[in-house]
Amino acid sequence: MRKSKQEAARTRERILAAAAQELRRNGITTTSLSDLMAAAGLSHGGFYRHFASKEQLVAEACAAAMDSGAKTAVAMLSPHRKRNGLQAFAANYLSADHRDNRSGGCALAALGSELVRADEKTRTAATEGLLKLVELIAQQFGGMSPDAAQRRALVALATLVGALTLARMVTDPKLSTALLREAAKHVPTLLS
Amino acid sequence: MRKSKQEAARTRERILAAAAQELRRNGITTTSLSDLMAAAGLSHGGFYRHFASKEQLVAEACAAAMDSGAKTAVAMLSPHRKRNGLQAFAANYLSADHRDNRSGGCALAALGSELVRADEKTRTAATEGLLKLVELIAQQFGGMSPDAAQRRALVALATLVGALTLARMVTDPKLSTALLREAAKHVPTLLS
DNA sequence: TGTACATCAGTGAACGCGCGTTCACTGATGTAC
DNA sequence: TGTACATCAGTGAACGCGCGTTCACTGATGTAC
Repeated sequence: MRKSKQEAARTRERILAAAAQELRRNGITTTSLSDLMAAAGLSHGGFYRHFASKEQLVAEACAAAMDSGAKTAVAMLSPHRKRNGLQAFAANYLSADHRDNRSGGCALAALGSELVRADEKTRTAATEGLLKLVELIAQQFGGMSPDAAQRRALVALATLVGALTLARMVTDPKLSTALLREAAKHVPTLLS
Repeated sequence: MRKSKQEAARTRERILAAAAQELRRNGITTTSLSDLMAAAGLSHGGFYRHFASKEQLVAEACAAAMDSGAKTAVAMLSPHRKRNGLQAFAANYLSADHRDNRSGGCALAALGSELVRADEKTRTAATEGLLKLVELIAQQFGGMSPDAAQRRALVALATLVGALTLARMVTDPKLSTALLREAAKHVPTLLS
């Protein structure tokens, strides 16, 4: 039954990728190791060949989810310039698609209040991912000092995360749409 | 051992108040009925004399927490006028005190990503509380139509909730403070 | 290069534990006459 | 108004269940000579 080192490494990545998706979809405490391993196509017993604990997996999966979020941000922001880039990013971040598809989306919004109570390593991973996003957004702000740009980017990110979270929470579809629309209109105006 | 109807009603309120606090502090899924009943000074067995299920308690506690949040908002906004009122509310909402004391604070920020996955009744309670807050904030916006005021208030609330959540999540104290400060500076400018 | 042995990825059963919920029991409260 | 009985708030033990974690086992992979 033993697998080659290469194959084992691939299995580990598979578990991590499945966890990054399942945790964003179902939440940290609500998702069991059995769920995660099943999502990766494995039985739950083999988990501890790859990770020391659920906590460790959560921390690594959170880091992976933040990385993929940063990658998406780079893709949205790079081909555009100034206002258009931020506008495109905000529209994408606050799309109905992102709202309705948590598993592939932003971990800050998907896990927000749970991350507040998560262990140190997970929160550190979230913090580093957040700083990366802030940096990418800040690059869109021309004509001001890097510090001023970072400060505005903090506000932009807070608005994005807050609006997406509330839009997902609310039971009224029109209110949900309005939250997304108004925040998406407002965030690009932070450039001025 | 039977208690009078009056005393029983008071017990119910005590459980509800304890739940509203404990849930905001520890999260919905992470808090057990034993925790809640202990916080109310009771043994866990008596719970079902007052509530049909944990879900029902969560929904009622969420409604209670949102109500108390609205009451705080009224207190902050009423004695002030226009810009000053929103400024005072934002400063209070984004204070270090509110960040560090979840149990008495805003349920939207304390439970955000968990509310997304909560049952219908809980999400409805959250939605109604959110609308009440939006209405209160919108009243601060003079010189524009009620609809326009509501749209701006949606953005204001999203920024407040997002900034508070991120400020609680982040492991770097300076970054946390910066998130609070920048959002608190920005939200009142939505009046213009 | 071939052989003998150690390693270990993955399986599936099992562990103790705490969860939400139920229940028998108690005795004070409420109610019917 | 007093009495007899039903009700039910609260206790603490118990229920089944799913959780995170451990373990014996398997057989293919890795390694030492």
